[in-house]
Amino acid sequence: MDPQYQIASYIQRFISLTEEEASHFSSKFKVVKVRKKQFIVQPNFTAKKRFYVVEGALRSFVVNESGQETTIALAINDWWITDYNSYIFQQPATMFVEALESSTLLELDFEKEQDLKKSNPKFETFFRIIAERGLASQQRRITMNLTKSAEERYTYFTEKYPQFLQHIPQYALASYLGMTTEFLSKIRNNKVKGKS
Amino acid sequence: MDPQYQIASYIQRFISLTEEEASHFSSKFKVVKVRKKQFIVQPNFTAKKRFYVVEGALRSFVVNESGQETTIALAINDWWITDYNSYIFQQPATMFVEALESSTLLELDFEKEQDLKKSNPKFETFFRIIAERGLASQQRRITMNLTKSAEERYTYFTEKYPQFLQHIPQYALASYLGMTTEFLSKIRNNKVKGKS
DNA sequence: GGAAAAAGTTGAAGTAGATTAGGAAATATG
DNA sequence: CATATTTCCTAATCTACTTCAACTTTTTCC
Repeated sequence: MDPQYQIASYIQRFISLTEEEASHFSSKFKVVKVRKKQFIVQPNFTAKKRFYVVEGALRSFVVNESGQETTIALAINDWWITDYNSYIFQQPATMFVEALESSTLLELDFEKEQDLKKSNPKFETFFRIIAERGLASQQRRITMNLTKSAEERYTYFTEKYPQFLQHIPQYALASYLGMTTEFLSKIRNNKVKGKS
Repeated sequence: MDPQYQIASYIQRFISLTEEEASHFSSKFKVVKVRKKQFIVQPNFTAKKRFYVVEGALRSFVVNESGQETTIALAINDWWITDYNSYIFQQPATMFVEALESSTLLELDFEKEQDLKKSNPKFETFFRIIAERGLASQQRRITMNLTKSAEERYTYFTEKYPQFLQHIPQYALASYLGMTTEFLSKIRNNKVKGKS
């Protein structure tokens, strides 16, 4: 399926557009193919784009002084990904965004996004809606992380996002869920002390 | 100072308005005074408003099966607070929002917010900007929670938000930072094992 | 398709932070 | 302004999860 068509269809889940508006919107996106392990955002460089995933899987992550990686966000098809702090404020990134498998993306340049929003209030509405939904979903994630045990967080994730499991390696998922790979492995194999 | 004036001044940090637009915007807000311990959002009731804090302090929190409270968000003057999941999707809330001290708020009704956004694209822009900023700040918070120790999270908070410390009781702050009150107390009094 | 690298598993030992319990300050309220 | 309530502190014990180390399985790629 034509990637440009996908983004047009995606935005119309949230707002209704004329054919002309939809094609104007789509025209601002550029199709990008990335390979596994390729970086599309890197620390110290400003994230000039946000990415809509047509197909594939990506993650954002930070690396601490001792080289340990922590996954901050995951994205498969129909999800967006970038370093939001960097993108929104156009400041240097602190995260990597990396392809976990070969992927097809639609990149939207920061400047082009501003043009879109200026050109038509409907696009402003669209970006407001996706920001709000992101906000609500992050508030749920913060709540989970603060209130649930490692095992509960894993169970919740598998039930809520089963499609992700086929695409995300365990090392990436473990740190996303706030635990080590070893501990996630034990949870998956029912080896946590006190469990049958 | 006139509360309605404050919100007009606040919005103009982000977008420029004519005097008429500013007063139209302000007119949709209602001044509310709440006392300490008063709830303005409660689980199972849909959050019909979002609240801009003129003066005072509030928190949102969830309560688990065993009655334990976890602070999800904090707000003092110039901050917004509500249960975003509930407000944005107009679904039943899962959180309480409670005044931590007597406070003056400006409440914005969900319907009135929709009217504002329809009436003038500038208001749509404003709500998009505050949602995006909230998104970026929550991404920073998730990163902190996943990568830093309890002591580092506390230190970061005191440096980044010193104004909050005067208003937020420790039991509310501790769970916001993802630790128990007892452990926060030890950190504050430098009683964490291995520290001078 | 075989060697090397990457990802996942297992178990033992260690630790950051929780729990419990009791007392001391601070704050609210009659 | 006294006492009841709430908040905060301290210390001992406990535990969910980490760390470390060695191994197995899967994936990559020449």
